[in-house]
Amino acid sequence: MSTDGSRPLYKEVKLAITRILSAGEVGGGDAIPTEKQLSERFGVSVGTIRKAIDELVAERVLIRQQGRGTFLAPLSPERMLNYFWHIVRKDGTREVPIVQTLGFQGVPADAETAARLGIPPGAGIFRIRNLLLLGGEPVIIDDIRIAQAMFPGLTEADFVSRDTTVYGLYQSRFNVSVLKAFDRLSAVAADPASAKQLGVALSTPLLQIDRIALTFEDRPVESRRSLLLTDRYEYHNALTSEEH
Amino acid sequence: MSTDGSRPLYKEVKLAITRILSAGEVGGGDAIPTEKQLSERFGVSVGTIRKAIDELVAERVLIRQQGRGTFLAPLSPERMLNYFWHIVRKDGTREVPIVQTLGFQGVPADAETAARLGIPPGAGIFRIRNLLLLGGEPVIIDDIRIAQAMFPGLTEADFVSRDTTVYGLYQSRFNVSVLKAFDRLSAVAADPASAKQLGVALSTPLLQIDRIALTFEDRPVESRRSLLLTDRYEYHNALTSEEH
DNA sequence: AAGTGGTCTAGACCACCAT
DNA sequence: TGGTGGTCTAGACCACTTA
Repeated sequence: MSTDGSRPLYKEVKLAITRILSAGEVGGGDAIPTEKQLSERFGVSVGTIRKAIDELVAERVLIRQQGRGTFLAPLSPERMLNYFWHIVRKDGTREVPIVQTLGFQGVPADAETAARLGIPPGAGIFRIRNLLLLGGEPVIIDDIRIAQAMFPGLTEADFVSRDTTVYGLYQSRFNVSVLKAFDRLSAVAADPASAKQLGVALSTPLLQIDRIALTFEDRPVESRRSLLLTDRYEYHNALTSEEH
Repeated sequence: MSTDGSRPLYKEVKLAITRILSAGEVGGGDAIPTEKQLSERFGVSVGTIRKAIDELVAERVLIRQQGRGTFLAPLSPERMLNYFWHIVRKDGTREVPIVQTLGFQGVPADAETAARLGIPPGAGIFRIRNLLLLGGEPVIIDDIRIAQAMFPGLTEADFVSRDTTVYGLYQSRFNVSVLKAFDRLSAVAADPASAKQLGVALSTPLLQIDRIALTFEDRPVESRRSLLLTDRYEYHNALTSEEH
């Protein structure tokens, strides 16, 4: 491998490694080739390989373990809680939610969902509705939409019986690694259906969270709308580039 | 400089550089010594200096400019908008708010504010209330509390006549660089005073944002509560470690 | 003991900025 | 032209894991 004059060599190496991961040959938690192997394969120094991997580690795509190797980051429940779960009890404690699946349908995508997921309007999607319990109480309603093409053969049973998080399921069953997400938050009044499911009065203020989850090359994986009851829980956001 | 056996050398160097910046000898936008100078001063290789600076750049404390030097990050309006301003119009466009100062008082700190700011209860604070306009309409109410000890001699005129953001004022007048912030979001119903100031009906759902802003060594700078009207604007959060 | 990533060094050369 | 940071190399040695 050599630079084409425009891009630094380590950026080329980073892209090459990303393509290997993106192709799905490597599953979550699997080791990638060692730095020495990569340096020989690409014909560059180990320092250049390290710089490419440094960036992928900073982006949480890879995990390095001294003495063991470098691995495609597994979407373990622990990692999920650290990186993609921002809902915290007001006393500061964090909990893993209990999920009750309320509905699972295969339907054609409406125009807005199609645009969000980057698929043609009318293409098949799965729509999943969940009620999430925290501290034994219903606190969140989730409405999840994913493309059937990306998750072929997914069934309601997969969702109900999974022993991991939703993103862990995407990775372990379909080799789809969620790497980033974008949340848009606003305050809304509870509609009758939501109020009933959450056990609160009509028009109670709720925190609405619209999320798009992305995998490699910023391909959309999931569009999700959450409604959060913020009497005992709130949404936390750390405005810092490190030490999450 | 040499390692004490427990910490890597570049971490020691990073700490030493941080202390120089934290002492306030270097103002926002000022250059720090060159990599070569630092390498001679600390008696380590340039590579080690670079690794220390790499981390400080990743944390947005420093900014490197090829051919010019390395600088303490200035809290320019542009940077603020990128890193500490998460309120976006629903069509995706970003605006700089117009600020109207509604109140400026020097008062003793209540227990909760004292705890948040890390000062003794009863110590003097400034409390500033602002109304923020976006698209010509009132959209946000801000309630800011800062320690008088950290901002000696601050006056209402400073706030009203400033030609920069609030964080830019902290840095240019008092050498206080805001480096991180933590936001806690919840949905609340508009109380009578807020409803009147924002020009909406009583009990309109509002997005409440409680922020703590921190400087070097995680010292608290500011405690702020914002109330955001989310009919045309929303709060954006990117769950990713890079490319903000 | 062998293999992995982690740290540190020394130096070459390049790209960019100021003057 | 001289000085800055940016890239890339080659190699030594250390810390940790696995067998």
